[in-house]
Amino acid sequence: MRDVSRLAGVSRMTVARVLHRSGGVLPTTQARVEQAVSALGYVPDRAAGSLSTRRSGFVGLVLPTLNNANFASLAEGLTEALRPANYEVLIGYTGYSVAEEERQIRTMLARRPEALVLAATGHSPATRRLLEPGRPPVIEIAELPDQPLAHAIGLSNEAAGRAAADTLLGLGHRKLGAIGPGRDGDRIDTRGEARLRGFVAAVAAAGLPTSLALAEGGLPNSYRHGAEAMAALLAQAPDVEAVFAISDLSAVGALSECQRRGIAVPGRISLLGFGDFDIGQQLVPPLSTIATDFPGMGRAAGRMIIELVAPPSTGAGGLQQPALDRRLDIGFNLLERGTTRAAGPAGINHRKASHA
Amino acid sequence: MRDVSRLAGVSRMTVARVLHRSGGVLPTTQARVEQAVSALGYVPDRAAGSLSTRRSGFVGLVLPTLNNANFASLAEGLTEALRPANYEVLIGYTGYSVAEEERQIRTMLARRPEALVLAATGHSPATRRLLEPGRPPVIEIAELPDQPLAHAIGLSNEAAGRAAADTLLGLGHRKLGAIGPGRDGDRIDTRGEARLRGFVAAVAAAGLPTSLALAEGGLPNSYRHGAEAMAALLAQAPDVEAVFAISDLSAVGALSECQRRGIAVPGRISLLGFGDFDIGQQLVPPLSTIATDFPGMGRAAGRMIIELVAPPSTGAGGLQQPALDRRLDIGFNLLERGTTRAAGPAGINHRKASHA
DNA sequence: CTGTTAGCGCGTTCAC
DNA sequence: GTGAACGCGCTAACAG
Repeated sequence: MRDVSRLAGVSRMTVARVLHRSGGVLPTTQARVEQAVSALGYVPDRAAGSLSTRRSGFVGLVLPTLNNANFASLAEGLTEALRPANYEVLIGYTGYSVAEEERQIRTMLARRPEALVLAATGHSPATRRLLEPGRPPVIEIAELPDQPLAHAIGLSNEAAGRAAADTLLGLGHRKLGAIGPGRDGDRIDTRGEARLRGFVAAVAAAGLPTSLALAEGGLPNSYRHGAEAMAALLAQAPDVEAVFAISDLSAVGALSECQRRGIAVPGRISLLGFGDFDIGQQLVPPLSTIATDFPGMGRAAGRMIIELVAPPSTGAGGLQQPALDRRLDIGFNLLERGTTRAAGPAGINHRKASHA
Repeated sequence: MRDVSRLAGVSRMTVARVLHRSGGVLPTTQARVEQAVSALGYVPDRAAGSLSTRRSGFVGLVLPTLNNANFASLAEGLTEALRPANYEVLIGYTGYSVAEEERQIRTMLARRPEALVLAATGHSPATRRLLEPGRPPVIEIAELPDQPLAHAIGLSNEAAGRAAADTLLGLGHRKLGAIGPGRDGDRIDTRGEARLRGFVAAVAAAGLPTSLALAEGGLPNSYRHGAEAMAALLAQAPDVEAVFAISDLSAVGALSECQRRGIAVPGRISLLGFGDFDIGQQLVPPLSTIATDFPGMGRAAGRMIIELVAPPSTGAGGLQQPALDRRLDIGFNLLERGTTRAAGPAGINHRKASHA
């Protein structure tokens, strides 16, 4: 910048004014400065700027994994909503590990994010301490925890699990199985577990056995994991009638396993997933699933952040509102497509339930 | 930090020494400081540190899209390789847009990355200027461009396209189609286009018509796009014998479309994709594809960066080596799985070609 | 409309 | 073994 100001024959302050379009600069001066900037290929140092402004200009997003279309959509929604306010989004991922989440949050905090959006699950005590008031605002997303850190945008995963069970029961199925998330060291998918919990609760409430609710395999959820779980399920109960998979990923794997074994879906087994992944829509038959608006959650989080923190461009605020604990329920839609069917002789059933 | 030093009754200098484990501090003093740090929940300000050290401690990774398992693997490989050297990875994505890539690179440059890894495609002239020498080292990844910016790690996508054609021809197919990447405004998938180009060249070299090499649909590549392209292909040539899709994503969509129409794959049509996505392995039949080691490319990039730039922990280097233009060919494997079969009466053919 | 001064939070050199 | 002083590149507040 010093070079630029010298080349343009003005002070560094004037250069700054041109760069920020704060006006009050003579057109001729401005032109000289702009020329110098492009001649030198000068790009202002954001780190130094932040240090001075005390506004880092970015929002941290902590994801469990990159390899999941739902989280990708979430990230895109957030980025999109934050762009007009001139915020950048920094993405970190944890592989569902609680320790890794703590590490990620700590390194993000070191760069002083204006806000933190947490899609990772299962916060450690140290993490909770790290995020106490006085710190940047925190939004937990894709769930509505019992003990939220602050703000939350998402859905009740337990309710989604219950809805899955109720739908399968409503179809007349009585022998219900589930493919849960499993655990792997300190890796934990609390949302998947909540869905499984809701499912089990609803099945139990109907007076039916819940021993077929599997929770094994590794994390992150994967196609292969779903295929393996389906195989285990069939070994345990060859006459299982309906299966809920807590992720479309495992549902797709389960569907493939059935196809490999010549088991008709939905003829002999009804299959229901969660997440409404693109792949599920394309499959033959198309996967029945529970859909949530992930891009919408991201956008909502972006809007909330803009509300909580004045955008960096104005330079005005930065003050955090008195912590008005807000939670936003996005709800979900249960989509009965091609992999679910009423029990008994050739039942056909098309329904669509909406929960918000 | 000021607060910490006061609480511990020492100078800020001593606090810094404890934080960096540079030694030369009395155990008792050290304990006092550590206690103060955790009592206050103090996290050092990295931005200020970077300003002073002139080492930002992060590497920028620019991806075309988040919603693609190959790029997710790439990111994981890079992160993994860079972790021991204490680098963080900042991820940006462009949606395949050339203008957006320029914007992303500019904002990254503003934070002074130690290196840049570019998986996005189709650099604008302004981008090339931005990345001229004197700037951080740049690694282009997942391709080996004719006019590389500097270093490159990847494969020849043209060679992959040629291999696809050769394989399909070798199977005895004569009526070959392809599903390319399409363009959408300034969005461009140069790698997909290179694969298509290689394919077309090989088909032409065999003296066969290339009119069935489609390049339409939007970006990013998607299942739906593949299904639509397959429909278009069948409308144009109902008797097409073999199809190469430049992405497994579109290949899976094409396979679904065939299944919906009752067209046997590989019975009537051979189908070959690219990318070796998890989903392709799980499908019935499993998708024939071209595999590349994406995590490996990420790790190789990480190692190259560590070689080019001394890690921030040592604080020693930061100097860029004399630009030894390096290109690393990772090669690819053509995997004939369940969706390709020799033409004619019940031909069976299992081959596995390796190119590096 | 433009320049000067001070300081953001930290690391580093040198004294003590 | 510990502390004081300066500077990293930039911007906020004020002066001219």
